Amino acid sequence: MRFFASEGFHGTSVRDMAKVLELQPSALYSHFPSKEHILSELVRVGYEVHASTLQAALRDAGDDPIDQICALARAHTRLHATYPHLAVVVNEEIFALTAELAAPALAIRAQSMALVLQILERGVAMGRFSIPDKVATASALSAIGVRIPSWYEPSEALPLDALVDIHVELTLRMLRAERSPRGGSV
Amino acid sequence: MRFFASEGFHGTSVRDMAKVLELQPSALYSHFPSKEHILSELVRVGYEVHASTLQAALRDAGDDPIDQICALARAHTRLHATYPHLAVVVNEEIFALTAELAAPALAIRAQSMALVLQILERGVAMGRFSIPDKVATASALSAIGVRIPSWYEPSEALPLDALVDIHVELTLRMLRAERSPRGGSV
DNA sequence: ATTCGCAAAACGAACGCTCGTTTCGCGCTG
DNA sequence: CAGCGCGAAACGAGCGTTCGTTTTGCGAAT
Repeated sequence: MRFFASEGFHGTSVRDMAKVLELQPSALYSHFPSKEHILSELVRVGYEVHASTLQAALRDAGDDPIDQICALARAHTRLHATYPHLAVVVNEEIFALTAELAAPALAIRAQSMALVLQILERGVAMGRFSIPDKVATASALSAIGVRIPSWYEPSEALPLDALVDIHVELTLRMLRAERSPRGGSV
Repeated sequence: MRFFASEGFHGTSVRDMAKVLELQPSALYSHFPSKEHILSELVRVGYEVHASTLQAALRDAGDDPIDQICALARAHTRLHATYPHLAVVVNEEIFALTAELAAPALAIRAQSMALVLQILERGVAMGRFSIPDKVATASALSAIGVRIPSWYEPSEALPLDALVDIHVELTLRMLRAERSPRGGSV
């Protein structure tokens, strides 16, 4: 995962991976049928974790679309900031896979996207959100999370919890959603 | 550029590039000292175009921080949507370069980032913006542009000009900036 | 107007090396 | 003793690059 994230799939050799595992290259083929299957497993697991994390967050969020989108933004941000290497592999290196091996991961991804769109639609229908375009807005929400590994690392100046709060705030602003009455401002 | 964008630097061979140029692989070495120099030139030119486009937009924007950030968002979005292949190469494949060859591009990138941060700071100081964190907000503004190539392509349903307007709107919302009096809403 | 000279550009072949993968035999474990 | 995981070695293919040579295009000189 670390190699694929930093050097890319094609920039990583089977010998590189074997070396850090203190194995011979051939030993890897007892566990995976090919180098590409190693990547496809990583990508699939990454998307599964992402999807189940989002679903778990939604389950605890109640029925209010604002609470729901807050929960999603919180989970999305925390995940990308906590596992930046996996996030990079999942989001960038998936394109190195053949269509066949990428399909399971893409299916999960499409499912998660649909989840977000549903919440946006419901929030708009209920008059809680006001957005210029559903797909473009959902893509923007996704983007600010996906790009986290490219600039963020936890520090005293900006700890993880602070980043999460910031992204939740930015998300609500993009939706023109007002926090629940008990909530404060940043 | 198209090869580097779709297959990645390490996924593209010199023979691949030579073939689409209808040349022998060796002929490329009359123009570039190495494969890596081809990428570094692409990345450098990409960042130069990006930086000069932002600066040109700023030059025509006047002194109002709101107009300035609108101009930047407009230019940033339009550029990434118009040249998605170059955008991908610049933003993703730069990591395939050695530090030495990446340095010129990274310097330009840092300069553009500083430009955005200055405008954010001035807008905050003038009370026109209200943001939770300068760096995180600037990164978010950048992110929604950078991720455009991963989902957008022009269509009748969402033409380029509409995408630009949407991103400008989302940008203003993230900054809690109110459009100038003559401006309308989306 | 034609020829010459030269530098840039392209060719075709080859170099040394690394790639992903396979084979095979050994030794440990259940 | 059956089976699996691993090491050692090797496979063919493809990699980026270099080499010596040939072709090309164009300004200067006849």
